[in-house]
Amino acid sequence: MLRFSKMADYGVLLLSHWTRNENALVSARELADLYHMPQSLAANLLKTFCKSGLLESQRGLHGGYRLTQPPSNITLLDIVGAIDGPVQLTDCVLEAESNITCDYLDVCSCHSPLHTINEQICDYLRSLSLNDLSENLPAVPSPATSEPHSL
Amino acid sequence: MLRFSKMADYGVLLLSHWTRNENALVSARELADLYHMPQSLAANLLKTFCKSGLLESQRGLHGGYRLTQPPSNITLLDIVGAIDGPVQLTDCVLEAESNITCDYLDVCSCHSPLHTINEQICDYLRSLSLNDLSENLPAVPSPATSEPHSL
DNA sequence: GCAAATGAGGAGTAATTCGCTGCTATTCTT
DNA sequence: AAGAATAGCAGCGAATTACTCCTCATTTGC
Repeated sequence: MLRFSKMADYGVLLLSHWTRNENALVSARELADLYHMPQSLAANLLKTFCKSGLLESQRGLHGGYRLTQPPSNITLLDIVGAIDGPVQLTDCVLEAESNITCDYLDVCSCHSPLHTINEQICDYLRSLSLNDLSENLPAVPSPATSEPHSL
Repeated sequence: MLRFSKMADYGVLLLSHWTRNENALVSARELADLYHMPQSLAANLLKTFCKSGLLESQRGLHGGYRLTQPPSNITLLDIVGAIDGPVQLTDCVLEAESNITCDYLDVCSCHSPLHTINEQICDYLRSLSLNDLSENLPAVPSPATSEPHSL
């Protein structure tokens, strides 16, 4: 079944916190409490987002995490990419970039279509901002429209 | 990482055979040989497609499988749905239909957006026919023309 | 009628991935 | 110096995946 990992799902939930508190510095403990998940889980996710550059951290007493960019700049592809890695619908999709060759190249005519489909889905996920994830979406996806906040 | 199962991938490969031999009756052995995969694997996939109604079978000597519909009527959603089950990006997506309730409903504002995203991806997969999978795709997917078959 | 080729329907299994936990080190504030 | 917080891993049980195999049913050819 085509699905995001549960971790990515948790990640969306955690990041969505900042759509209502855009510049807040929030600790892993606070977020774990707010969204009632184990602290170790929240901590690991936040660390991962930090490594991928979506969050920045402040250590020490009263430290925590905050967004590095306005929520309208963060895409669903960024989020699931940070947790689950790149979207790769099939093994052969990344062949072009890598040096792996598909065992079925000689008989498979699906390669290029699958690659295109992969790209289309990436494009779609990239068209959705964090803001889109915590409000009602329009029926048909459109570019992010909410005003970006400037600090 | 967002991906189809390897089985679904094999399934696409197998079904794509009929885009070039639309009415052929082909045995599991033949297909396994042609696409060099283990016969047991091909057999299981073909049986699954048969159960889901995409293929029909003929038993006995010189038996095999053939499509029940023209390739243009078979969608990528049908194919991956038959093998991987329904597209369900997150646990909470099917809540509406089921009686399961999300543990995070009280704090999660992502529910409805995620549901919409799930539907959009289903629509996209439904917009792609088996024929599209073995030729070059148009650069931009045409809007989902809802033509649901549930076989 | 019998044998061979084929599909039907499962059960079983090794390997891998997922979901989650925990530990220790480091950094910052007070 | 103490305490609160992040950084960076390592580990592990459970679930899932990717197969394999076995037996039964059906059809055709001889």
